[in-house]
Amino acid sequence: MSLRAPGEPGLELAGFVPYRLNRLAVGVSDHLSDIYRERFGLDIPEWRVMATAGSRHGCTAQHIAQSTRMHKTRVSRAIAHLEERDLIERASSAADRREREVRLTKAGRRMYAELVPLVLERERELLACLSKEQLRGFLAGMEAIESFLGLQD
Amino acid sequence: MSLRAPGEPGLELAGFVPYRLNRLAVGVSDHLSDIYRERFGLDIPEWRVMATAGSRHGCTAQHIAQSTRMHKTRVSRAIAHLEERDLIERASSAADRREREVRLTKAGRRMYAELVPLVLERERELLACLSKEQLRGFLAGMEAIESFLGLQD
DNA sequence: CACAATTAGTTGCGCACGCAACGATAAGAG
DNA sequence: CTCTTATCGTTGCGTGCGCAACTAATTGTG
Repeated sequence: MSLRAPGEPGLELAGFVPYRLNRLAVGVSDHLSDIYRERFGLDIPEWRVMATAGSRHGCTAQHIAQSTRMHKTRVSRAIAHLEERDLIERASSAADRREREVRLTKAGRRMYAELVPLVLERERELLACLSKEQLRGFLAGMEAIESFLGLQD
Repeated sequence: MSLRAPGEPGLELAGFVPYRLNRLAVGVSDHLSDIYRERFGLDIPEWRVMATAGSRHGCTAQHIAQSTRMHKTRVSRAIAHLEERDLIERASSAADRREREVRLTKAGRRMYAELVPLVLERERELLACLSKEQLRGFLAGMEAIESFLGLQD
């Protein structure tokens, strides 16, 4: 079982899995970003911070960085932008004063409540193009590669 | 059939397919980039230009941009870097003098011949963590989503 | 033919990113 | 307790990116 002809001399980028995977991720991200970019004015780092802070109230920038696998400076700047827009607020942690606990403001919670169903619906739409079997196979494959690369949380 | 609990209030980024897909693509890319970055001093745009020019001799920057889905300025700069390193060379097309045909130099072909087998072997290693069935399901799922998003070539 | 519209490729500019260094706080060693 | 070491988060700096504007060449239209 081979992915391409055995005697083929070169590499066809179009059929190369790492390249296809990157293209797919960008395509899916673009498909999704219409929602949080155009309708809510968030970029990718900001959307990820909103998503994380929305489900883990009082979490730290560090936790967001690990959870989203973004660089801490990227997280720091996204948080700063969201704070300027009064979507999140920060308070020094009593237990460890180096940390700053991140929480959604009232406006932030309102946006989160509006945003999440739209985003989940987009995911549902996207995955609806797969049969049940394909979906199962696809998720299983993803998990196996994640596990191989040590990517799961 | 549902991906997460129905009554769940928020979104868990860790189980969100667009996010997982992005993380997976980055992980696979990092896994692969060891080869072309450390051993050959290429970055991602340069590697993609090498891969495309290596399998389509005399192609144009435009073709590379479409084929790799990179912005034309990114392609232009990658080509400029590779030309400085004498890995590729350009010649104005006789048919259309706006175009510049891109070809690997002798050194470029040597690098390509050395690089491609290593990269394909990495891909093979990666996919070897999937069972035959998982691989089939994963590829089928990828194709279905590519098709849904209009991403195939 | 003349002239507008389009296309290939490059470049100036502003912006977001990651690295490294930093201040502040906390934890560990003697 | 003191001093070193590690951690949380921010910021200065250099770099790579995409947008828009540009040049040069080609194609389409009357």
